[in-house]
Amino acid sequence: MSVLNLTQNEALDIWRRTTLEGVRRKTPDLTARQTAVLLSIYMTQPPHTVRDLAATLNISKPAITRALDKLSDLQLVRRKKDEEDRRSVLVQRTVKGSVFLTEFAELIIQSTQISLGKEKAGQ
Amino acid sequence: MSVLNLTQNEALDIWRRTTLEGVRRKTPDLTARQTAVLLSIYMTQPPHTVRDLAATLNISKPAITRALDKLSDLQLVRRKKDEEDRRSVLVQRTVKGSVFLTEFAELIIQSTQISLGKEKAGQ
DNA sequence: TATATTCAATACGAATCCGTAACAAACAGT
DNA sequence: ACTGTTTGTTACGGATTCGTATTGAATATA
Repeated sequence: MSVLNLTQNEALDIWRRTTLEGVRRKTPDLTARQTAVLLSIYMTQPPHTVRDLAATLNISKPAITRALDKLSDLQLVRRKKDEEDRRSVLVQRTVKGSVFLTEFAELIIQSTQISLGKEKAGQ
Repeated sequence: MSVLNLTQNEALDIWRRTTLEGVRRKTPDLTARQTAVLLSIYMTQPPHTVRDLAATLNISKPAITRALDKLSDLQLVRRKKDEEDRRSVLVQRTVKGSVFLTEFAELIIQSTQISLGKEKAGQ
């Protein structure tokens, strides 16, 4: 905890290293949208419905449905009918998704340490 | 400059906010590969050839060619024949690409400040 | 010169994603 | 019950990307 005055080069280099490592490892190749959906589900307060996600990301509902199809295939999220209103679908987390994001977070952290270390890490 | 001990939640939240803003703004929808190619070109030492980029990203050369097609259409990079060895292509930066990455860097920085601010920014 | 190698691009069919429109199911209000 | 609204999904055609194999041009080597 505690980041201060990240420079543009540092920010881009962190992004570069993280993205690069993800590509190299051939980790599930998620689009920006799918990533945004996944992170929204895990990092913001439930409940998460298709409608809410579409509004949050500012994209169409079918696009969300398709993103959820993909994420469900990968078992990174799970759909569950809302018993209060059976029209709605509640998107829930999974163990696999938690593991995936934990590893991804570590990737970001490592990239950050390397990027900032190179430029004489702020001590 | 100076980041210390980013937590997993902070790392993921920074990534979430940045990705989310990109999706919302409908900024050129680049895949992870295309982003990695773009950042490699701008953030690492030239020269950048198709062959080198393929080796760096650990993907096929045609995949690089296609990524460069897309990035060239967007005018984010430019191809130039290597006069020393006319088989090779040197990928170069453009003004538009520099602007794009500058804005993207600012997006990351803003996301970082918001994410860390929320959890009681490191003083 | 003739052959082989290396480079990037192209061809191809398969897979994925997009947005719009149409759809069935569930709910709300009359 | 009936009508209208809301929710999520499916259908469709079009665009994009993928990996493998092939091509054409340029260079290296015999």
